[in-house]
Amino acid sequence: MAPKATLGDDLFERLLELIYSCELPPGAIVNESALAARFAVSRGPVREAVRRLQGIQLVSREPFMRARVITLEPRAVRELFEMREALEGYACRLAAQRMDAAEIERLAAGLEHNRSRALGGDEHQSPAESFDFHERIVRASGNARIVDTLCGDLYHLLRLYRRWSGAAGERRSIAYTEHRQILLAIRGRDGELAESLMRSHIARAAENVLRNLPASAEDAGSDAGVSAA
Amino acid sequence: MAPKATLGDDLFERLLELIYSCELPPGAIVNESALAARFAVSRGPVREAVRRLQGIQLVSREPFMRARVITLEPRAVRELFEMREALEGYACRLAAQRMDAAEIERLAAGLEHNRSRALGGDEHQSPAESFDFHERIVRASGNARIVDTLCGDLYHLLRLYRRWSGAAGERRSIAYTEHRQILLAIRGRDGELAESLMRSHIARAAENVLRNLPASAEDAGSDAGVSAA
DNA sequence: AGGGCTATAAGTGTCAACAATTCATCCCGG
DNA sequence: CCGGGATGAATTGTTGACACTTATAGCCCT
Repeated sequence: MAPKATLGDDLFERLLELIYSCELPPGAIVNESALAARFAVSRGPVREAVRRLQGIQLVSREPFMRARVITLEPRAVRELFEMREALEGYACRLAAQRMDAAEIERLAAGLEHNRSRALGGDEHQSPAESFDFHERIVRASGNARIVDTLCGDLYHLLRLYRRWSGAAGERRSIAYTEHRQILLAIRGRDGELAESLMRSHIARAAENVLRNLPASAEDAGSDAGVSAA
Repeated sequence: MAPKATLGDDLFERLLELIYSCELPPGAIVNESALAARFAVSRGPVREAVRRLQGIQLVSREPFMRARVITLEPRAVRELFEMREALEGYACRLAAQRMDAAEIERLAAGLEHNRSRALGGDEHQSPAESFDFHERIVRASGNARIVDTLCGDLYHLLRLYRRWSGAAGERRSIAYTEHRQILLAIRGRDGELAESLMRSHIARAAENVLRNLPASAEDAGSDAGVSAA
């Protein structure tokens, strides 16, 4: 139905999936030739896809060196969440100023819908739906550049960190409360408050993720990493 | 002295310079073959460099379409400055918390040095040095991800907009005052104030740039662009 | 036995040709 | 005179081979 995409674009998605599924675990070396053979394409498209991964900093890059999937260093996690605080906070402020009433009500409906479903059975669906709330607000900011940066780059990383550290779930009911406060601030058109709440919300999530980290040497500086798999 | 860089990396810098010098003006089509012939390399490295330009959104990208240098649309300018407000504001807050005393004094010295030099002759050197102040603060934030996003991506765009719109210079003395206020907030370790001041500073700069725009159809939506050169 | 050097192997960077797609032109019909 | 469709040219996407760099393994020397 959509044969317009190029091979490189497809490969990008597939490599992303490979990383998500931990078939390419953190720290794994990304071999262009091997991947080319695996997907039955030439090295050109693979190279292009890998370069895009490197562009959003999912794999390391040094000129002639072998590329590796990034690892879960506390410093990187901290930096990611700080950037989210800055960007999503501001996006939330913009959304509070710019969303129209109908949009706000759709957001509220989605939030309540997810809550009622969460009170039921589906436990593991939750993180994706938490994303949904954040993503809707970001997209409502009316700033395509911020949207692209968050949804196109940072959220990939965030999903990875969530999956790798296995940290998610127990914060769900708390998250609902915080989400609801944010929604109320948006509904009241209080951009200042909405930004502040979103920042706190993300900061708490960061603490939660950082707590469940393997080696919690936050400010160690030099990295003594994952050598033995 | 540094022959370790690959051709693709060199080409990236050179294409950047080509865009800065308006040899590739806004809206110009970026022809891989032509550039390859011009720089006496194959299309591979050129392709890679162009893809990197596309990655930071300096040239447009659609699968089989010809790539074009982006144009100076008011919407994009607004979005760029909004993102700067979010990111640099937060970076400024972090810097206020994390810079050590010696670093702050170096920043102050640089600011005064530029001022005294600005009071002298060199008029056109000023914008680069204004960047210097901002860039120092950003780098002092201690967040490599934010630093890369701002200094690696957004600042390229910012320089372009400045050059294309020709807007710079008359705000210099005002900028000094605002820079000085920011410095004082940092020295007082008031992250909240520093962020607020930085945001206002950038917002004012945005207004200044948007004022000097050719067609000021801010929320026009559809673009009627530069067809005749 | 351990450290440093060399040779081999593996992997990345680059190139030139081929295939697929889009853009420009021209012709035709209305 | 204008719009639509086919044709040819220009441009991008893809491929496989070659050149260069880095990593691995083995060897010699101390």
